[in-house]
Amino acid sequence: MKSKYQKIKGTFDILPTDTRLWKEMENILHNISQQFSYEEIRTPSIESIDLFKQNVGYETDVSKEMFTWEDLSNQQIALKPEMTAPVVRAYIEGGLYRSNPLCRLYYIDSLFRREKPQKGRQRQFNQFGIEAFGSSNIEQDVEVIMIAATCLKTLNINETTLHVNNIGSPETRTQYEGLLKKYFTQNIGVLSSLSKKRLETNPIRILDSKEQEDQSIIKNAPIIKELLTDSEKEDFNMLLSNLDTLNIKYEESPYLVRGLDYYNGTTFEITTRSNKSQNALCGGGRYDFLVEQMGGPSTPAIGFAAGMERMIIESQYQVEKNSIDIYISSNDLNHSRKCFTVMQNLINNNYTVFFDTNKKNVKNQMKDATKRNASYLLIIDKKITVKNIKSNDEIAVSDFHELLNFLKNQ
RNA sequence: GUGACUGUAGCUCAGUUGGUUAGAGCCCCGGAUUGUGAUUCCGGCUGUCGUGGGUUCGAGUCCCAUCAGUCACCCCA
Repeated sequence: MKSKYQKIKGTFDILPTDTRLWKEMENILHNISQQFSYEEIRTPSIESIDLFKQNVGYETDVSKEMFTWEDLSNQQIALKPEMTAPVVRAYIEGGLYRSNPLCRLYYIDSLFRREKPQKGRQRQFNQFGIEAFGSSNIEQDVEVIMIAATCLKTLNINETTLHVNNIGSPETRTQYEGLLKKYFTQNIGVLSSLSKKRLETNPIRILDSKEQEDQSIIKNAPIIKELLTDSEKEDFNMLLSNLDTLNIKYEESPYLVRGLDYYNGTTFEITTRSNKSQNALCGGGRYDFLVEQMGGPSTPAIGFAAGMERMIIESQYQVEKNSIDIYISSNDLNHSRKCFTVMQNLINNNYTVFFDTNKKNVKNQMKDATKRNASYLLIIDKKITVKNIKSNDEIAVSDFHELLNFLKNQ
């Protein structure tokens, strides 16, 4: 039936059959995070526009539009389009750098971007992610990737590829950018028009180009690894050998450069093996300079974010059907008081109940109880009859105490 | 934001070159049969054919606009 109203473009409802899967997946992510001793952080949905414009590079990218408005006190406000900047803001503002020098955080939250919707790309979408502050050691990078891999494996998402790279320090990156610019300028004749444009704005992005004509040029482009210092190379090798130890398969992707401009050092991405355009499940990397840039003390950090919707699309995880303990059947309003008293007692004893307020006949209630996966049927009229639906055992009880005994002895 | 395609009951879909009162299966509701609440059978509910215009004697079918979705680009989780 057509509703008078329609959901906003790029948003979606999660109806009861789907909330079961969502809750199950959220539980798994909460549990894994907590197993690794990461603690949950929740930040507001709205932030000042400047938080994103000044730190994430959002003003440079037109298509990555934020939902923004000016409120009544002339404050420029944005619905948060990503989580790292808000988490870093809260980390600094909450003084976590003092109280918790090695601070590990995780979140599951809704984000908002005004993009053209597609499957796996909504305007309000949900991300799970972690941020680890305070360690510049490569072990921290290994742990973060390990958590991402553990989550996907537990969620039963198997056809994935982990891409890893090291993009070095900001200086290395600037140097590399110059090198690329030079290289692509030499080959400008064969570049696609899109890439020609990017040569001016952001030459590194040419490496991500999907244009056919760019591919052969990209294949022979200089790679950043050649510019890394010895210690950076050593770190990268250590990361890879630890991944080997953990039996986490990876691909070195020399041209993997994360979209947001605060990254340095290790970057990684986990994609599905399909050719879909929205195939990035998870992406992250190190951002050792962001905390300081945002006014906090110089603090190394690394994290990742994973798209909940995309993980749910890819997951083979099966959730069990809902079930209830007691189906309460009564066809006479005169017994209402008795029903509610019994129901209250059952609830207080931690049973799940279903009370048929539609007053179907007993035969249909029986059908209904089976369909709802009920364990017992409770028929309340002048007496109380309890029936074990699987075994067909049936007994009349005189009071709640007797009912409880029957249930406990099953 | 650009381009292409799609839009018929809650769901999956039929609907012939435009032609009477728009169909099926599943689901849901009820009944019958039944040594089960399984099977089988019967009946019922739900649609201004995404929305708004236009062409036509006549539009679910053709045209335009609009909204939404899907795919690719783009972007990224």
